[in-house]
Amino acid sequence: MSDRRKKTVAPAGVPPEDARAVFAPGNIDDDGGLDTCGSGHTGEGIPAGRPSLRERVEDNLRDALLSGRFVPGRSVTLRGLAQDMGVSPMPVREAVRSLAAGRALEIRPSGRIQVPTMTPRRLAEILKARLLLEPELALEAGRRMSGRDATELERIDARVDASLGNGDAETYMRENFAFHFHIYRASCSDVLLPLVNSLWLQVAPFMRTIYGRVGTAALEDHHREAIAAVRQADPHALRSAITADIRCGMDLIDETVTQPRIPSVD
Amino acid sequence: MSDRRKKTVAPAGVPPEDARAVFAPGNIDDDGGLDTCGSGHTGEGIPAGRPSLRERVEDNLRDALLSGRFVPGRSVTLRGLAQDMGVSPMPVREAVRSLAAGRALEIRPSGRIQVPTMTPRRLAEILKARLLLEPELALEAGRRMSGRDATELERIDARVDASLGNGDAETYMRENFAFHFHIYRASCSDVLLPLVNSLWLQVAPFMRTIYGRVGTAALEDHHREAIAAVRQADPHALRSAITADIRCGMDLIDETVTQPRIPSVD
DNA sequence: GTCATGAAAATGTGATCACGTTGGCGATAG
DNA sequence: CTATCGCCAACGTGATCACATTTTCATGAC
Repeated sequence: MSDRRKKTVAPAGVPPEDARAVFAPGNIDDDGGLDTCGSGHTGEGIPAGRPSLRERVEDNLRDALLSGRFVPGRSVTLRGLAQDMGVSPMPVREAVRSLAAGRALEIRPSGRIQVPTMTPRRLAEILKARLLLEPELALEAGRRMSGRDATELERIDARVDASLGNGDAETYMRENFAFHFHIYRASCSDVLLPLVNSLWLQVAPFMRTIYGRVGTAALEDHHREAIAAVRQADPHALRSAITADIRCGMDLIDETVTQPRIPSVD
Repeated sequence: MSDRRKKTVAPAGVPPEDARAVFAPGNIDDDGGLDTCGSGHTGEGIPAGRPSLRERVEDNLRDALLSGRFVPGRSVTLRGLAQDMGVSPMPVREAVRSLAAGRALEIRPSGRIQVPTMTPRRLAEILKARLLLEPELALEAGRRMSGRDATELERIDARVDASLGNGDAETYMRENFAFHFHIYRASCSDVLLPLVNSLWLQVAPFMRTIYGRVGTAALEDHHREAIAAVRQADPHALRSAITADIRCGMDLIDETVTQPRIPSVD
């Protein structure tokens, strides 16, 4: 109950701080993300062109954020990340700057970099923003998705359920992200999609600490409703399913972070 | 009517391209922007800490974008901007990367940098996003603004009207931005505000070409309604005024870009 | 035992250099 | 006069270095 930080709701005192095992040294994985418009196919329309080093580093950081390998409040350094990934600090600088522009990383007044901490106020704002944007994205996506997309969603959801059974929070977060953004990408929105992506990057590290606190067993989602809506080509049902799913995840937080009540969204 | 580009709606062929007079050489102006929460005062709570070179460059670029000194499709270079501002290419790289992360600048597959071009589809998406986010921001802001804010808004709106009379599109855009964001900042939203700011940065260069096409005389806004709503402390009226203002500006585009009809927002 | 103090290690910033690639543009052939 | 080719200037990328600032931690005083 005696937390050194004033109104930070996230980790119980920024616990590990040792953790250097976020990246395998010298390992730079490339994994496609945030393609403009999937069009239902799994293949890529553009052969990736130039896989710049900066891009790879940024993707790695994004994945670390989205899968919860970065704990809120954790400080990261340019040279440290560079060494972990086996590159010079240069591409890391640009990647971090790019992420920081979307509030996915925080640059302290001193210039030091850290994973943003969460406050009840900020969490409520993110929830509001998600509820404003994601259902709209889902509605538009629902108009463009096919039965093949429903099948793909089922495949992803199976992995979500499996990771829930295993208690593998990292895989759960990655697959849950994949589920939502397979839908959102179908909207072919170049404007809303990056905004929503930014919101996920901001909230993901905090969600990870929540899962670490309550486990993944208690998680329930509305993925099946969403899949059914896609299969029946019912955009409004898909929209409702996504809305319910977002509220569901946020209710979990509301129950977890009991003592500092999260302000309702109106 | 015969445009070389396929579906780009913006400038009539990327006209000037000579323009090097966007920045005064060696001149780096600092101008506060996007403060977290104005709280109605004009002063700054934080004495700005470290005015890093990168920050100054980024602010300059932002201002150039928001005031329309950058034409859509115009290509910019790291070394060129660096020379114009009298700095090394280094801080420009990070500033450009930061702006590009918010889609305010576009990095072509070749790596070249340019001001993004507009398409009817993209414009419709930005409109939808603005209509989703900005009224909500205004609603929250309306709950926190005071009579002193109304007075400040009147002062800004006077400058808006003056610039409309002069036909000074740059000043108009800057002051119109100041008007809207004086309201939005009052919402004290650290999440929605950057998202909306990103949308303005994306649409501003294109708006500038519109004003250049139809002049500023035809512009009408709902600023007076907004000011009245603030003075009467009526958040919902402020919300409505902002919604009307956004639609108004977009209708102007709809009339200007006649042939490709902008899809309604549903 | 607790707090202040100082030196040393480490951090972000900015500048400069080298390199592979791209884009513009003039020369040349048709 | 138009189209094609090839060259060269200019670009972004990444690496390395120097520097001012900050953090850290061990030492010492109270």
